[in-house]
Amino acid sequence: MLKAFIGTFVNKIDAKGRISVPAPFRTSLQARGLTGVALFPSLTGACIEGCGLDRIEALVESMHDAPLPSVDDDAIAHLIVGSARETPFDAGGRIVLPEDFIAKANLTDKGAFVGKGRTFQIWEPGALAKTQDALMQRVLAGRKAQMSTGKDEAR
Amino acid sequence: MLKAFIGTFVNKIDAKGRISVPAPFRTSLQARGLTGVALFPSLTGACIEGCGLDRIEALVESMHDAPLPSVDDDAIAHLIVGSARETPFDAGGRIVLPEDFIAKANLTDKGAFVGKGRTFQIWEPGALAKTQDALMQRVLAGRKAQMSTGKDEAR
DNA sequence: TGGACCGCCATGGTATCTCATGGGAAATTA
DNA sequence: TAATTTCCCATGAGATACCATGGCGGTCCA
Repeated sequence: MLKAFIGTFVNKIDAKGRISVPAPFRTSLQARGLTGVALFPSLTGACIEGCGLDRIEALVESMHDAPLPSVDDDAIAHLIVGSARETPFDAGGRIVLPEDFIAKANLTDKGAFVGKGRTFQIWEPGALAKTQDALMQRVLAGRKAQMSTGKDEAR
Repeated sequence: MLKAFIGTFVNKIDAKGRISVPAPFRTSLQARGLTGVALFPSLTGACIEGCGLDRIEALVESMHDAPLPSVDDDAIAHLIVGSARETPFDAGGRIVLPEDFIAKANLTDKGAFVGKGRTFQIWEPGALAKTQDALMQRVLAGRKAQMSTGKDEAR
């Protein structure tokens, strides 16, 4: 069964760059036999992407095994596989965030884990709020357009 | 077996933020093998949306599994999956409402569960009454407009 | 038909345990 | 050897699992 990453959890980042992975996320990962997470800088926003190491391996398998890789595959190889880092849990279920990832996500003393189903992200809480507000505006604008046209495309 | 959420039930919210899920709703959920509910802030009104966790997982499955998600999928992931919270039943069939959800829905000491078929909502009883009054006015106005134009778009 | 009994359900309270977090010792590297 | 990193233990607050109670409604029996 695929137990998805659901919910948002804000945890503290200590002086050593450690942060507790939310228990529900950890449970989901450990159920798959994983003892840590895979992290890489997000391609879409100022945050860190996280998932199980198995997902990275699945990504590798999905790439065509050709002597001359496609441009897309090459990009994925560089931007995800190449920049990903494996971070194991400590006894208390924490991971150590790499220094350069912390910098790219503008993290300071708190990190917000956002479940996105198959993956999760780690955000600076304030930046997360801003990003979600913007997405909310976008969704509401779409809804308003529906009302004025009389059409209803809701699922 | 009753599978849809039907009816309105007002229950008490105690000091710990606990509230009893109406027995008919619980029965419906437990019949599907669920041991709790999934909650998330409504995108459209000042209330909490509720459904079975299976519905959220289905949403995750419906999203395209790509290294680089579409903006729409990203919005869904942030505003629903990321904002959702899994809340298990206690022995008495209650759930604990997250503090921030209580705030967003302006809940104080009572919560009104409103069945909406596949999902349900939790409202502050006064706000629910106002919202339903407004909807009633809207329906009546539409009906009146139909009479004057002679058109009938009723389904 | 009236009354007593029984069971379900909402609600209040308490004990237990999990989880997030801090600190330090051991190991590793430069 | 000094600086970092990794591993492990300690702890307290907060969450959750469990137990208890009372009220309402329905049912069964006299």
